Amino acid sequence: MARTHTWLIKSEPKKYPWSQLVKDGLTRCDGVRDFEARNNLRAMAVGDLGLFYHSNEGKEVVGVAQVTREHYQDPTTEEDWSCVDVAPLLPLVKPVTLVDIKARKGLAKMRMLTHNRLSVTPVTAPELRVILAMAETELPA
DNA sequence: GCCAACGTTGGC
DNA sequence: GCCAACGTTGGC
Repeated sequence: MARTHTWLIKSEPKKYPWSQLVKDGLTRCDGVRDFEARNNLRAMAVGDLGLFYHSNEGKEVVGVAQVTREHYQDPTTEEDWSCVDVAPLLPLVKPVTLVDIKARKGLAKMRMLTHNRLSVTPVTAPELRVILAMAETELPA
């Protein structure tokens, strides 16, 4: 069976918190204006996971979302940018803070740390396992 | 093609 | 509120 990929998606809770995503049931990740982030969006497949991270305030991964629609033209611009749709999958039992992530050896190479201004970054399978363990959360089978 | 100025992101 | 990192822009 095809293995899904995992990504980390930043959102400022002031603008769009996890709770709003849960309420909405679905949201469009638009407004990305960075080439590397755009490439990441374009690499996403339906069913891929997205760690939902609260930037600026909270600074923690709070939930796991799932890609429900592959990349398409970002409707907020005429230029060549992409967006995807994601739906909430499940909240983390224990949110994983940036401090926790930095303190964990196995996560030192996470793209979100090495390029901390990127709003969409890849997460490797081992990194996902570590984070889920820290979050005391298991993905549904 | 270089580089200074400037804007944005995001941690602190 | 400040500042570091870094991408973009524009003058030359």
